Amino acid sequence: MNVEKIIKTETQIPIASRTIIHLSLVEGKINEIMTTALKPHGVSLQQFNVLRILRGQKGKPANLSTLNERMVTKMSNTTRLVDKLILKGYVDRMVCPSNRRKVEINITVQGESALSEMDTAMKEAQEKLLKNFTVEDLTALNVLLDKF
Amino acid sequence: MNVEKIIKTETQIPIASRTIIHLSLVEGKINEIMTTALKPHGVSLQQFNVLRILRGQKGKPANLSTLNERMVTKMSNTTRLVDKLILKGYVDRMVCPSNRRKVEINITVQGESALSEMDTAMKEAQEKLLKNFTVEDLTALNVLLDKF
DNA sequence: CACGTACATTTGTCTATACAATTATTGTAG
DNA sequence: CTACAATAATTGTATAGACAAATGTACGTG
Repeated sequence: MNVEKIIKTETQIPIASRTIIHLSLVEGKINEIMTTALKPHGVSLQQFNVLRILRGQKGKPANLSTLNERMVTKMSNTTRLVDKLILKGYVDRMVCPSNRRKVEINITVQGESALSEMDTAMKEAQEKLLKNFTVEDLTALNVLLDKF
Repeated sequence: MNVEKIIKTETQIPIASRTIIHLSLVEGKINEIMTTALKPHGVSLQQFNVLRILRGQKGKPANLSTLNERMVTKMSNTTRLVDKLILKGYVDRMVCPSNRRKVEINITVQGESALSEMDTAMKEAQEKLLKNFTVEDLTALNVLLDKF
């Protein structure tokens, strides 16, 4: 990825700013590739993340707070996101019988099967993104990212 | 930054997926800190970026295509963003006399002065973000990010 | 058991982003 | 000179995200 085009906007950008800009660009690229991979499946990246979390629950229903905690990017708006997944038939939502303030959200059979198709597309996207990286690169990158 | 809480959602996440998630988390943190730093100044991160690009023009007006090219995160919507900066009195916009399809956008004196205050806030935010990094770390991180 | 407080979710509003359609202007081929 | 394509910006629509306010439910104290 070429960061020079942006860097030239102002003269003498120090390495700190340069790194921040670089990270934004990379994140943008990741986002774009992932979103494109999911497009044929008609779900957004966030919807995909919710489905993955629900699958990870292995049948145990999740409530909204759980989803919010586990979601990679914070979502004030999980209600509306779940609404859309319900419309697609991928999840269902019921009021929690033991505590009627809560809701119980489950992935449906249809959702599981759609999700496994998405997995394939996402795996390909990931391989494309990381094609220039060795395992050592990835390890080093993770160590550096941990400093944030 | 602790990525474990998310990682545990599914068992045995390979390093590739882990890295991607880690990057999203870091970008989210950067975004949050930057946005918070700009909040007292009443501009969004994107509006700040536009102002910086305009300052980088050193008096030469920019048209929308230029702004779009230079913007770190792609914006389909630069028109509306500029609208908001005009409302704040930070930029002005005129139809380009030599080619009436184009517009010329300039930063105002008021915009320049507001921008220099924002610079201070952003510099502090950046130092906070990168407090655990040495220059060598940043160089290494940039090299790795270039592989994307 | 009534009251206030805390909890869990939903709703409203504003901004941002992606993408398609539209408008206005310019350039060009016949 | 007219018709058509290309360019530049704007507008419309749908989704997403941040944040505050509102709703409904449960719990603890007197």
